[in-house]
Amino acid sequence: MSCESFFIEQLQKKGFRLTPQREIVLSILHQMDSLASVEDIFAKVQAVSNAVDISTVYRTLDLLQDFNLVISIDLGENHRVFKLVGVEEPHLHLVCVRCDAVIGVDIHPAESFAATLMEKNGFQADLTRLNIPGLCENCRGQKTRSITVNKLNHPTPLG
Amino acid sequence: MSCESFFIEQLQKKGFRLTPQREIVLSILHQMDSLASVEDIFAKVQAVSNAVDISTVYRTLDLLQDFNLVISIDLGENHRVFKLVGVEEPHLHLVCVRCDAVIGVDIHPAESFAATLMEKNGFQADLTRLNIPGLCENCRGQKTRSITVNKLNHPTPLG
DNA sequence: ATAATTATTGCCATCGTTTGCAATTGCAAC
DNA sequence: GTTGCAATTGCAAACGATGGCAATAATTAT
Repeated sequence: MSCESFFIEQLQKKGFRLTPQREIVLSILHQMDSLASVEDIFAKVQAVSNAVDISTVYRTLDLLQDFNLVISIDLGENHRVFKLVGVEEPHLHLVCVRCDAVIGVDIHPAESFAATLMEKNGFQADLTRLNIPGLCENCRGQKTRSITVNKLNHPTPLG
Repeated sequence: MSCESFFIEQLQKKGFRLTPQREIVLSILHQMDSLASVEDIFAKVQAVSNAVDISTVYRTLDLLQDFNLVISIDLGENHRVFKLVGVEEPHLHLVCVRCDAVIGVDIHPAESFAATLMEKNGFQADLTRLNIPGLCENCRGQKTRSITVNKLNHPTPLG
């Protein structure tokens, strides 16, 4: 199932509406193969229609997050990025605190850890929302902040 | 070693200064045995001296975080809380996405997970900064879907 | 003690994000 | 098509948080 049809399905299910603004935002997210800030997204949305307000972009991103089509990652320092995850299987996100790279990895290695948390603390971890801070391979040996661009080691979402 | 003496030690080491404002913020954090928002902290600080500006509170909280005396946890929905961890040993924080409870747990169960991330991805996870979202024991049996749905229905006042 | 140095503060402007509200518009029923 | 209703939008104002800057004040040297 594509993102678009899933989106429309979810909208109808909740009694919400498909608007041009929402279609534009979703299509822009498709064009961006990696992480994007609101600033980036808004700029591209306005290139399609400069009548679209930034508050609508924020609201649409919230909506897409509620539908689990989009995730957001807080990089700290008031830096938040969004990613269209679409209908692909969920993964963990490793966030490098030095270069802000985000690496999507398989969720399975975390499952035994989650099982331990459940057993010892009765806590049901939501691994799909888990962002793990640390140092990526490139930055591990370095002293200075690298200029690595945010790139995910995953292809664009389905759809 | 107490928080205060550690704080003073760190300040001197870095060539920073001990000011009344910083003493007030630290003492307020001591009074608050659990998590506190900036709003809460600022209110109590002003009760001691209403000349203290909120920007000073923010700056002091940043400083205390740099000294690892304080941690901050993002509860989402623009809700950030601070906690004085002092000189105690570090732990993970389990954050309930439903009731915002924060549970500090031993860091040990996460270490084999961190080792796996290092082995498979070359990623050095920083477990002391790791906040794990999920459902606490109390909230686990209850339905959570009302949270997101209510938020989406905001356009209609009084739901 | 006094002066010099410079970290720190309070004030204010600004930034990114959110929200209230009237106007608009999608959608369904006719 | 037309209508009615409620979700949605753009605008503007509000909000929390941050950064610049001149004034202040904590520390060090004299």
